[in-house]
Amino acid sequence: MVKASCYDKNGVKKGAWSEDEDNKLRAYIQRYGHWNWGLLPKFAGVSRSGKSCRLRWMNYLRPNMKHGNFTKEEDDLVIDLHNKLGNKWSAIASKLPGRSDNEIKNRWNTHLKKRALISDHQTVAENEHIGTLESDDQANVNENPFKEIDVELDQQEVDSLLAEILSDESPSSSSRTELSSYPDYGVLSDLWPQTFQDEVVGNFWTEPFLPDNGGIGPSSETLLSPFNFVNDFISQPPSCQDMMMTNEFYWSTLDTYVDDNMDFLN
DNA sequence: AATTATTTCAACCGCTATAGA
DNA sequence: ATCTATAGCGGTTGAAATAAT
Repeated sequence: MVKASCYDKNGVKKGAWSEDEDNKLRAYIQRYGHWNWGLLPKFAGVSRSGKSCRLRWMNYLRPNMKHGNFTKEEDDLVIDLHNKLGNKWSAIASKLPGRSDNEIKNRWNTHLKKRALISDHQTVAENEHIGTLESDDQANVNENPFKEIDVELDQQEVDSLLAEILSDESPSSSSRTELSSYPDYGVLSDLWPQTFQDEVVGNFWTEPFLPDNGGIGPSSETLLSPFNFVNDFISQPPSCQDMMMTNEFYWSTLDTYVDDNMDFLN
C-alpha cells in the first residue's frame, strides 16, 4: 500500500522508503538530531527531500511510535477530541502518545467518521425519545459512551482547549534558544542531560560524522563534525546549568561549520 | 480462479506561520 | 517593511491489499 519509488528530474527519490534508507535516517537523527531538515538528507546519505525525511521520521521512525490497530480507548479519544477541535490533527495527536497526526487523520477518515455519524444519528433519535422519559430514565440514557460527542463548544472553549494542549508541548522548534527544546529531537532530547554527560566524555562531540554518500562530497578526512569545533570548549563536561550557554555555542559553531562546507552542501 | 470494486494508509503537495536577515 | 528559508499542517493521491462478484 505504498507508492512505488522513483526519481524526479533533480535526482531526488520519491515513493516508498527502503529499509536501508530508514536505517540511515534513523541512525543519523538519533545520533545528531535534526538540526536542519533541508541539509539533513545529504549528511544522512539519503537521496530524499528534507520534507520527505521529516515526514518519514515524524510518522514512522521516531522512537516509541506505535504501529497497528488503534485500541478502543484511542478511538474514543480521537472521536472526543475531533468533536471538540475539528481537523486539528496535530493537536489531537499530541494527546495520543505514539500516534502521528497522519495516522490519526487516516484513522478518522477510514473508520471513525462513519462511527461518529452513526453515533450522532443514534443520539439525535435518543434525545427525541429522552424528552418523553422520567428523570431517572434520562440519567440511565446518559451512560451512552458517546455522550460527550454532542457537546458543542464555542470558539472560546476551543481556543482554551488548544492553548491547554499547546502548553503541554515542547516550545516551537523554530527557536534556537534551547537545543533541548526541539520537539521530537528523538532519544537525544528524551535523555538529554544523561546523554550529554555520557557523550561529552565519550565521543559524541569529538568523533567525526562519516556520511555514507557513495563517495560524493568531501572525504571523511576533510568533512569534520561540527562538534569538532567545541573540542577545546568542553575540556570537561558542563553542568546542566551550563546548557544554555552550550546551546548558543552549538549553534554558532554549527553555522561556522556550514559556512566552511558550503561548497559540498551546495 | 479470474476479474472488478472498494478500502486502506504511506507519501506527496500546496499552503501558512514563523524567524531571521 | 520586505524577503527568504524552514518547519509544520491538513487535504489529497495512488498503489497495494482485501472484498465482492
